[in-house]
Amino acid sequence: MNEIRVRFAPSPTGPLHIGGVRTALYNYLFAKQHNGKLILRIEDTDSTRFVPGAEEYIIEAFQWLGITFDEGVHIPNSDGISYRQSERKPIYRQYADFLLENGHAYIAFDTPAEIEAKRQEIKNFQYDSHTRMQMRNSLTLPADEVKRRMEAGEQYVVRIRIEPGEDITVHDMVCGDVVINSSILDDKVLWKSADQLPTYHLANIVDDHLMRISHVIRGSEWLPSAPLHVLLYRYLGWEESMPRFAHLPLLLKPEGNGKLSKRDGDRLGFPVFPLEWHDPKSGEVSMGYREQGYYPEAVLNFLALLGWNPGTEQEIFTIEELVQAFSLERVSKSGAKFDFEKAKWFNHKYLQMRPEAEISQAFGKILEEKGIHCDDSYRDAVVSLMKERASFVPDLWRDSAFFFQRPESYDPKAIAKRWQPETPEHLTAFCQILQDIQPWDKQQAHDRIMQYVADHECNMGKIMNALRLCLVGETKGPDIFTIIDLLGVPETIERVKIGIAEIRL
RNA sequence: GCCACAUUCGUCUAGUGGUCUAGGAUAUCAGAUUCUCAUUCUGAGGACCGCGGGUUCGAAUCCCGCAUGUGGUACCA
Repeated sequence: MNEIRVRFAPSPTGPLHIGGVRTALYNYLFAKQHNGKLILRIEDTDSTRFVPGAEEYIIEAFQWLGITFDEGVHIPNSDGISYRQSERKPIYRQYADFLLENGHAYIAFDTPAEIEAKRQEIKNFQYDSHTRMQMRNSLTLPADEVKRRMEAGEQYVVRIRIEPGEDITVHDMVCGDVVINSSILDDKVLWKSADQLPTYHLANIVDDHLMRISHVIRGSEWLPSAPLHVLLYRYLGWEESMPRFAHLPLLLKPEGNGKLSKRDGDRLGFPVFPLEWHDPKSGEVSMGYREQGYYPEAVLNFLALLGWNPGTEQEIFTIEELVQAFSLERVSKSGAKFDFEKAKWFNHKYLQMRPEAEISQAFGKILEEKGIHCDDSYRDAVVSLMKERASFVPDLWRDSAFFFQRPESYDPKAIAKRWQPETPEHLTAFCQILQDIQPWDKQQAHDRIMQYVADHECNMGKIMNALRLCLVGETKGPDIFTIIDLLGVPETIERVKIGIAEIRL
């Protein structure tokens, strides 16, 4: 029985994109479900696009998300295997040479500038079976000249030699069978002259084979080059053990056209990266899900449902449930627009499932940062009362700050609507009532104030909101007697006094 | 331009020839919870199933064409 082995293979050119997180998640779920292995491989064969810190970022992001790998750059192994492609150069060279020897690849001396000139000259120019005999390569040049040029140190690339007129079928577990004729494929570069490294295509196939990858689950931007990959497996003699392919639909912009990009996050105000990212070059900071207060489980749950569905009406899944329910067959074929509101909704659900003590502790950290000190039991009581209206822990501060500090200002609109000349008089009476209740009893306070309101024929909405204005600063928040109960009578009276002094019509 | 893939409420989606007068979620709106705001609950609106042709007794579901969208078309991955 063949072991299920899948990989996530990012290139360290920047922070991990949320679409990449989803691809990694699907790989993870698939591996776990089949008791297989997940591998993290760094595809850094483009020396020009390397970004310092990107690899570390990727590893940290997965740590936060709870996506664990069985093998990878960050996991020590005793076999001396490197999971970083830049460190595997001799391995790739060996297979490039093998392809050269058996005629499935050739040496080409054409410089990028020359090829660019060709593209200008001939429209739809492609380096392929139709054009390669007009170029400078080991197919057109005498063998001894090729040798001489190479020995003289002339720069060259290795290109795959693709013969036209053959239908190549990619059996894709998401898209079904995709047939492409080899005539439209070009002789892709396998080995670059510029940095003396293999291209993605070669390195990817060699590594997937050597690492015994059983399933390649990747973004659909790779579907067009899948036939090339099939050919490479064939030419390398590995077609029998070729992995199965599954190309995932892309994540699209929430509005307008195109795929989701960093700019959309900036423009619409939501994170596109799991963790905050500090760009080493520009110094620019991009927000992260973690810093926004998201739970990793909520992010994963949301992402899982973006492009996959269980076929039932269940929406909230633990990671274990996702492992059980996931299937590549139920991955949708079309791209999904990113719905940020739904991500928030998921986090709200997850927050509500959290133990109150845990939320309170997290909220305590925010209070500390604000320089606010209070009893744990008081904080617990506030959290218990306020958590259901929060989607994120930081929302608790937004909604509950008045429990910890007196209002800094009073909402002018609410004043205009609720405050009346006789308001101070009634509020002062309220204070007296509160003070008279010994020992303190919330229910009694409610009953007696209501009685007062009825006796004096006050406008209920106006007077109660005026009181709220004094305590909260605006006409928001939970039940007013619960607020008084938590604040305590002395603080309540103090706030009313300040309110009366400061609020003017 | 060429090639590939896709197309069901604003958004994510269910749907594999009759049970679809198209289901769920989210978002929106309304009502309720008799002080507010939020949550929650209930309800409403919202999809001529991209368009046009077929096939069939019957099509969102199968076929063809078109349109639109997305991806690819690099010595980037």
